[in-house]
Amino acid sequence: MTLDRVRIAPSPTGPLHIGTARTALFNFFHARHTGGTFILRLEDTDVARSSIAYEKDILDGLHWLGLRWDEGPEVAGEAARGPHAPYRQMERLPRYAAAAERLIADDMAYPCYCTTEELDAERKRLEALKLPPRYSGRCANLTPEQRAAFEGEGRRPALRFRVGEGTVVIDDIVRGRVEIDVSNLGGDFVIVRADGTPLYHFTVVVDDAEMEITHVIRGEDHLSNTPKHILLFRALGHTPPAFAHLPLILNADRTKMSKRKSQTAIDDYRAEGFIPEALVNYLALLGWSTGSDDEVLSLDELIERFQLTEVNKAGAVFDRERLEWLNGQWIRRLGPDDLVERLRPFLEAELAAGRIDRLPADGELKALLPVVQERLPRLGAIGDLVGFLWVEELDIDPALLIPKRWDAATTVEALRAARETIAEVGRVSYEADELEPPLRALAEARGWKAGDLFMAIRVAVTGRTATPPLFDTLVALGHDRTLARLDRAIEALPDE
RNA sequence: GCCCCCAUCGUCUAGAGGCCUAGGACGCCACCCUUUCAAGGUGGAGAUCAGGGGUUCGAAUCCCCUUGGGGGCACCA
Repeated sequence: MTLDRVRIAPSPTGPLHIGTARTALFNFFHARHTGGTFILRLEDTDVARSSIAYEKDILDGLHWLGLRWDEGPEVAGEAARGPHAPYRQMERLPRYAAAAERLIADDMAYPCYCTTEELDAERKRLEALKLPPRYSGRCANLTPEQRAAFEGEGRRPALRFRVGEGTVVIDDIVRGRVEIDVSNLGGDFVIVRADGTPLYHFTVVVDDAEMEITHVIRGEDHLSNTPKHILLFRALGHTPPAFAHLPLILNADRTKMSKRKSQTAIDDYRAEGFIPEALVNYLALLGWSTGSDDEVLSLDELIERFQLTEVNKAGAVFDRERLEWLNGQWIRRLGPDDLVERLRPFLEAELAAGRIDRLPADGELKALLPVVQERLPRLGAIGDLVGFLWVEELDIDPALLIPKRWDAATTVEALRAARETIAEVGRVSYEADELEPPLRALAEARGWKAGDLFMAIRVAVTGRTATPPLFDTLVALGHDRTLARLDRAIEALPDE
């Protein structure tokens, strides 16, 4: 029995897309679960839209998600891996040319001299007649003389594949038996452009055949095109692989997820502080489920449980709320050193943006983790949460300074008293446990609700009404800075 | 327009004829915990299983139709 060979074949015409990442994940799960081979192939034949920058973004993104390919292109000086190199389609041109020659020799493909304008006109005419777009086939049976005449006009031909007649049956692993009549394929389709570059439907088949792909796992948007591929496999003398068409990931309005309506770039999620564990977990459960109630699953657990046959058929709306929840779950599972390291780039971004004035040392950050970790839905929330610790001058909205049930006079009085109490505590030591009792005692002695006093202090030293626990925050801030900020707040309040 | 696919709480889903007066999770609401915010705990609202016909003793589960939604139909991938 031969091992399964699957592939992810992204096109470097945009940044790594959520949908591509999900497809990659399912292929990867299948390969790892079955002990098969996961292959990365770059489909860069749309030269006009492809770029190295996008290619890098895609490769980096897949890598960041934790996907490692067994076979793939050479990257950054590292040699290509696998027996079927190269894995970049523009470097495989001779193979497509050879395959095209074979099809021409067998008369399964023929040159088409129609111009883009002629084709467009034809399509428009059909559309006006409310007929489905379809190639007329007018170059299908040209005589050598007619061809020579077109060549004489200087026309360069594209190459079209003869679709013939009959129906094609797809035995899809997730959708079951799907039958499509060849007459609905839109006529003979172009496989090589007039400029000689091959087109997707052709390259995908040539490569899947040559790379001995056993399972094509891809989005449902390719289902209707699959008959074209099956026809080409046969024409090329290959048995088609098994197909598994995954349900689409949808915008909130249930249309295919798009950049226009959703945040689709994986890198944008990374920049917000979503961690790969969460993204992988979330994406795995979009269109597939374990059948159990377990939902927080690691990459290894997902691989262990993944079954292609359990993939759903219906499209799935991308739900950011649920992703955020999972992200929080995974952030809370991170070890302290790991979390500190992952937080670093986000703090640097805060600094670069001028939202903080200095970077905390690792130890300082680590000491903060017990009160910070469970409050981070995303790593990028760190600045919002405790950025006030690392700014020189706090900008405080004076209106916030006065607790809801208090007036300015009470607040000034309370902050002065609190300042004295805190200063007193600081003379001995300065720990959260030691701050709380005297401040509570102060509140009781003056007849204030402890919560109001704490809120006044909180806003005075952080500028915010929602923070990590107050006493830990005061300790993190340090004795001197706490006092200084209290002084400033007292000054900011109107004098009585 | 033609072809194809799909259809269970707002969302992700469990469910493969009786275990379903439909389960879980996110979100939402309430309560508990509590100095705020989170996290956590408990409870709740939320789905006549798109609708209609069959098949069957029995249907969310099988069949048909209707409706709705989506995808595809490029010298894009």
